Amino acid sequence: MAKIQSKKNSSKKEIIIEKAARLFREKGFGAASMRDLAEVVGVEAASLYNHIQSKAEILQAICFKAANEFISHLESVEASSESTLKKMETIIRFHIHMMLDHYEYVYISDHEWRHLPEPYLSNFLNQRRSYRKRLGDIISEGIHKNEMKQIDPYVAVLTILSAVSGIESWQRSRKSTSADVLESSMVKYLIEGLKK
Amino acid sequence: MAKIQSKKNSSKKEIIIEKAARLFREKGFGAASMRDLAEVVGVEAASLYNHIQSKAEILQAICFKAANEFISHLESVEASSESTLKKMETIIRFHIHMMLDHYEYVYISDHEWRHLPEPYLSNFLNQRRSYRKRLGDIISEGIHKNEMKQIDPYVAVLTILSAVSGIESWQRSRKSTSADVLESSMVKYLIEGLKK
DNA sequence: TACTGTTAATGACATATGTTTGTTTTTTTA
DNA sequence: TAAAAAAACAAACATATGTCATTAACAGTA
Repeated sequence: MAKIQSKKNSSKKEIIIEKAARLFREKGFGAASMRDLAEVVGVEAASLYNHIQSKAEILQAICFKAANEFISHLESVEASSESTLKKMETIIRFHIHMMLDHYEYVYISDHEWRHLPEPYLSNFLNQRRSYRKRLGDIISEGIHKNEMKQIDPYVAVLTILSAVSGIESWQRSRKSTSADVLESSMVKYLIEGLKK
Repeated sequence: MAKIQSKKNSSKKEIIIEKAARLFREKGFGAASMRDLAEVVGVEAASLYNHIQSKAEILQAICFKAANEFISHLESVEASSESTLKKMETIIRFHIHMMLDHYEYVYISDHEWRHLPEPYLSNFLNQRRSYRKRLGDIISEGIHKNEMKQIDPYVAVLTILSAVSGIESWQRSRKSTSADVLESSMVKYLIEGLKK
């Protein structure tokens, strides 16, 4: 059996993917070259291929890692017995935290998925559709239980997810607004608009 | 003097930019090649350069056209004497209509601006910052006049603009929700969250 | 018909791209 | 310390890129 890692607990592959996440976010997947990536990793471009199979594989890893985190969190929320309003708040906060703490991954998953090769692309879009559908179901339930005001669930989900993903522009800004204010204000805005 | 146009009232340059808008939206600026563009225009790649100066110039034209429309609309709203809440509703509706009617342009302006060459890039970002600042000012005024609930204006603007730009994903979808429902639901959601 | 200005096509340029091959160096294992 | 495995390298590949120079087609006017 192989002694897995040397430094820290991240394999070289993980390092490559981490660096790639930042690079892809900064320049976009298409505009970021393998030679760019090699440079930030501190290696020649050809050497990358000892650890990964293709540029696209890196994108897959990033996109699906982010997607899986959202899905598994949703599952735990669905299994809980909180009110629908509280469920939505929990989910919104989770999305915000992901935007704050795993910005690169979430950003790429949000914006660069179109460069995924098939069949990963279809797979990704299916997961996404299903995720949104399940959020919509929570809102539908909230309306039926009279916890939420009458609103189109599809549009509500769209609005919430888009709003949160706009935190991207806060990340790029000089951040004169603190992360705390950002979170509480956005949650307040999105929940008030939902609450009956 | 030259007889300007043959067909319709759009110059070849305008046709190129129109086709490019669609192409850039579908494939992304970086992944869309001049040869791709030439094909949809129905001409050889090199011939495009009789009408435009560079690929980047096309992007500039698209981004600034969209930006200018938003700015000049904002100016007319600022000059009006409606309530702050009504002003914001007007602006939100305008953004939604832009997403519905000029989807390609707005989308590119939203997502591909980072490929603008300097000094256009700085210019664009300045305009954007200023635009958002002015929206924030309307909200601040609304709070002072007790027309809106206490909320961080920066975050409110961020939330609103991001939410609207999420209509992109509706555009790409099978549109089982009508444009009318989309507009009224989103306006309701965003205004309710603002109203005192 | 000949002239003129505009646009298109051809073919090429220099460079950049993702990736492979073959080889050497470094690290791990025995 | 020697053998084996893993990782890095240099060089090259085939192709794609934005763009330019030159030349040919073609319209409208005289």
